[in-house]
Amino acid sequence: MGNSLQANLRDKVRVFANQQVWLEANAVAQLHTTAQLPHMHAAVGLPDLHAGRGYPIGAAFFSIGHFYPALVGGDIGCGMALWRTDLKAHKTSPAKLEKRLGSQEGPLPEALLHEAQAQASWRAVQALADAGALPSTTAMLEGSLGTIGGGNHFAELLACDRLYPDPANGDEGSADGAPALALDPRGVYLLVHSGSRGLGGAILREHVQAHGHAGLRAGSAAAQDYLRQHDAALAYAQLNRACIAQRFLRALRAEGELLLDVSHNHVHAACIDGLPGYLHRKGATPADAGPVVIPGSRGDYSYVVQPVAGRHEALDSLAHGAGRKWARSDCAGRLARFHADDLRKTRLGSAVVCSDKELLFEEAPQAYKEVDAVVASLVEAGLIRLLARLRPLLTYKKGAAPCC
DNA sequence: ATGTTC
Repeated sequence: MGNSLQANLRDKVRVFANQQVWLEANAVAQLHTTAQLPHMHAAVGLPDLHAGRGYPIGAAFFSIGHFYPALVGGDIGCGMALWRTDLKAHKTSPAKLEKRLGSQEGPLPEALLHEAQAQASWRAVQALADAGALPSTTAMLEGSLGTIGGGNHFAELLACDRLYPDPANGDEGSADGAPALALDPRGVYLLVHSGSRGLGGAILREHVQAHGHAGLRAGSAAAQDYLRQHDAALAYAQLNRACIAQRFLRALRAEGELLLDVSHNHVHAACIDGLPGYLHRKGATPADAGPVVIPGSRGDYSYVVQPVAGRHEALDSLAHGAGRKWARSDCAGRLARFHADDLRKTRLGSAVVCSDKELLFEEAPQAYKEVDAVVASLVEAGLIRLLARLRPLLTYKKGAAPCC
């Protein structure tokens, strides 16, 4: 108590990963380089740490007095939403789900768009866009709403593979008072990973044009302008995930209930060890927002986990997934022995819908770390407790870009 | 990441 933040953390930079986790030297180098930025007080690498464009992904950074929009990057508000559907795993199959789902490309069906536009979050974002305070127009925001996007974004249907016993002996809630998630062992779940689509990228682009990669001084006009846009991108990204879920549920003729929605790309004012500053999460899932999902690759399990209360040494952050092992550009070569159709089924028996062949290879399970080692690292560090293991049934990725 | 881009 009363020690300085850096004394408490022992070092400015900490990495939470056990011996089983693949850590690329370049990613660790990026973590240290980023930790050297002025005003930066602490940096944490989570076990999904991997190299990005200058800044590492799977990392959290705490700065004081200034913060860094460029570090948050372009996909402001990207995150995971988990829905419980009323489908039963034993009554469906990957093939049945694929058939019912059909194509989910293109803009949101009009009825769902109107529903979304009735939401308070939409009205707030639209008001900013109409006032010229966002780099995207309302029409652009409408056009992207309810679309998954590319890269590592996906919507996935999963079965509950395993529930872990509660050490607190099964009573409601967990040790830190967070409400227990009502997970049905026979249920089918819908996991949506997407973000703010074009909006976040446009915010970053405009910001970098004006300020480069320098930090913004807290409280300055530029900082306030950025945070207003950033918060709009967070709201838009969350609404986008809800819209994706709604269109999937509609296609599946299923009802759904939102269990959690958590962003892993953002910057927030935060107090760490009593010091006020800014917490940047760059592909890092909050450990202070209740239960979260740590998804594996499309051919691996995903875990629902409960962050352990009172453990702040990882800057209140967790891995946001398995983390890449291979660069996207290496995947086609390394997986040359596979045909595209080989990659449309997985070792866990799930189906993959993805008409973009390049993306099919870039996002192959082989390109990702083993999620078990990532999750084990967090358990061993005392940061999480496992609630459930989910098994993929069907992973839906972006279709091919419309051609000609 | 991307109403991408040379």
